[in-house]
Amino acid sequence: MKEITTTYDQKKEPDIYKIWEMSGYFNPDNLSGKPFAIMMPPPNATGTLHIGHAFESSIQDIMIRYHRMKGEKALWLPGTDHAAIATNTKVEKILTKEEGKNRHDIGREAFIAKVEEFVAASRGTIQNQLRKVGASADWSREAFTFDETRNLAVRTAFKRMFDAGLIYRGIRVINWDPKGQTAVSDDEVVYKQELGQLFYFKYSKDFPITIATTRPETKLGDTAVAVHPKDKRYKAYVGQEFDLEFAGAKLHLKIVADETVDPDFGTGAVGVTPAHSIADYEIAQRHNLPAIQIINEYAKMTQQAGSLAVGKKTKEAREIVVSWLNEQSLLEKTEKIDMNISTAERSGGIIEPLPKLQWFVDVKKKVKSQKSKVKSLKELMHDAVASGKIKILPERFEKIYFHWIDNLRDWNISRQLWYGHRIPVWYKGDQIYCDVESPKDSGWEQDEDTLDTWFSSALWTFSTLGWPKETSDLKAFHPTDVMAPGYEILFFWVARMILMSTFLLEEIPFKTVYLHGIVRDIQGRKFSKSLDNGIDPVEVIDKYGADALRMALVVGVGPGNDSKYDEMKVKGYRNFANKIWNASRFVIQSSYDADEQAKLNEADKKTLSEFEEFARNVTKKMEKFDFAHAAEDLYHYFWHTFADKIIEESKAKLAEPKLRTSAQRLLNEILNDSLVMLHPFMPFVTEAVWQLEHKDLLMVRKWPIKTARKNPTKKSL
RNA sequence: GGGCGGUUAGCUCAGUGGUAGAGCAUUUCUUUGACGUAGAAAGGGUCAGAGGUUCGAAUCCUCUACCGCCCACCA
Repeated sequence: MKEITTTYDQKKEPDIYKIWEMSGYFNPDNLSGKPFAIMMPPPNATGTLHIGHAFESSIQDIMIRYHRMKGEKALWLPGTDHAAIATNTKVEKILTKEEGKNRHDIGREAFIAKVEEFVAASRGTIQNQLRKVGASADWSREAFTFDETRNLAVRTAFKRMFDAGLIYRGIRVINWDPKGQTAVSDDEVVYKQELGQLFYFKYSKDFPITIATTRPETKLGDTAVAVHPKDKRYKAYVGQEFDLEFAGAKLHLKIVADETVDPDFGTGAVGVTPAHSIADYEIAQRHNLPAIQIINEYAKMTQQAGSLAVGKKTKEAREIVVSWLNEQSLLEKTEKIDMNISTAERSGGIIEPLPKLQWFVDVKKKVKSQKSKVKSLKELMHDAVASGKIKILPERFEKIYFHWIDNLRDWNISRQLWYGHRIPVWYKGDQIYCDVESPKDSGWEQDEDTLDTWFSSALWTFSTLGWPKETSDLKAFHPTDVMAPGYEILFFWVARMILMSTFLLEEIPFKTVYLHGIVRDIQGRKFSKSLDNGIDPVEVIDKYGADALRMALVVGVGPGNDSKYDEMKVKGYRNFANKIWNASRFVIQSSYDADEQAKLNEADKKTLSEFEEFARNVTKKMEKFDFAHAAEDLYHYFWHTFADKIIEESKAKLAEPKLRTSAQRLLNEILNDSLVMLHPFMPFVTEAVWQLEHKDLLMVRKWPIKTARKNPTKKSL
């Protein structure tokens, strides 16, 4: 009798992974069939993987393994993201901590070298973590958003958009992060609710209108007061202009009427600060008002802010203005108010809107494509989903996507960071030059800014395939089949991939977006450094095995739904892995004299056809992206039908010579196909069992149920 | 201010018109030769609340409450 250990030992997982990797089947070049591609959302190259990444990788690995077993040329392309802001910030923090310096102390070149060193180490960690999870990714194609191929893609994309007039440079009031010393896009601003104070005051004794503000210091830069056109209280004043002295500054204020003013908030009159509020800037443009910059990049008051506040931090300036108002008896009252303060997503710094010269992607301008369609980027993004060419799952996110597009403004793509793709634009005198390569003749200075990291990740579905070169990979695998990121980056990333792909390739980037939710701790809180509630997936895997973790993360979790990480659940699936091992052990040990050609008796035929029915149902769920239920069904069938009933009943049959051969065949058929179907979810234990009796690899065995082919043709716009 | 999701057994969650489900936990029993990381069995829910549609509602409609999320130029 074959010696098989009585418990499954998950310590063998790394050996199994090596066998897979050596086989070459992670690389679709060694597979045949219809291409099927998933691009891995690239984790930030600075970090290590957390439990959420393990979840995301599990979902993708399930799909990839399923399609590989269906006989498709499955490509799962892994990679990492240079994550400009996050990395820049992190490395600068380390630099300050270890050497007491900031990036300017060591210079651009030395700083970049530090970053690259840090990123290289981190990338290695991430790769190994993904291997531990069982990710059957094609490492030979691994990409990095900041490597040479991707760099060329970025410059090419910029150049083409620049030439099409979709990228422009201009002074706009943008979101400035004084802490990170860079501009950030609208989507990188997060609002935090805080209790603030609303100050009601008049600019001067002679000024007829009381206004309300939460930021008195910004009033030093006011150039107008706006009221609603239908507001009877103020109608008489519209058009009047006032010169006055306000807290050490000279103001020239015009009363204007603007639809956007809410007559019911505060006094119904707004002090307009064009240089330090995006909303006010828009009002100012409509009424031809000047903008006076009174706050600088370090959140300190400028010369223009007047004699009292100049050089002070905004907070101090506020106190100065408030006490001046008090002295002058201009402050009428204050009110406590819930307000949203905007902060930078990455650095946490408080956003200070400032007028700045920046690069933008124009999302409204209509351009003619090669296929002669005249559409704006907004329309391209909208139509790709509205036409049904791209399906977003769960469907409710499509509505959210459309709503985001409706409100979309031009995308600020320039960052004042050092780590990132340099903008491929050069200046000489008042000449400007944009190209993929730097100009040949001397005297040109390259633009100092770098690009928003999302600009490069937006190219991910095709930059990974070698674009702008016309590679065979690009031809075979683009548009990709599935993209499986978390719903929190629908706007940051998914929408922008659609933008880039539809414009640059005139093709959708992927057919299906499968959005997953956030894995939270057992109390339902997000994992965060500040709470120190993080869980290292590698520790969990070492304790219970990757299969157990994968199942625990996938079962019971619907698309787009958040879930709670529970170690008890992992333990339960560790037990299941052991169940698979032992049920297999029993079948193997009972099959030493089995005959593959043995005839099934009627009772066993019926059992087998019930299994086939079950297998068809599981397949249906796989096709519908319903992995949670497919996994649960497999678990339930294997344990409570196959192990508890079919195996138990077989014990008596095996002892009966007339029934023995049929029973043996039944057990082997169901076991083998069960292993195949469990494999995408629990690749290690199933392969370990398979290797006991077979020479080939389970990972490339054929899925037992055939499915109708979908998407036979390449989808394009 | 808009929009979305959730509220089902102690816990985590399935279940979209036809007699309430799973896993874990709990209780009892089983030292059976695949597995005690096991097996057999049991207890446990007026499906958030109210109203409506229906022969019939956890499931459809309306409203309410609470929890959570997203969006928005309340200065």
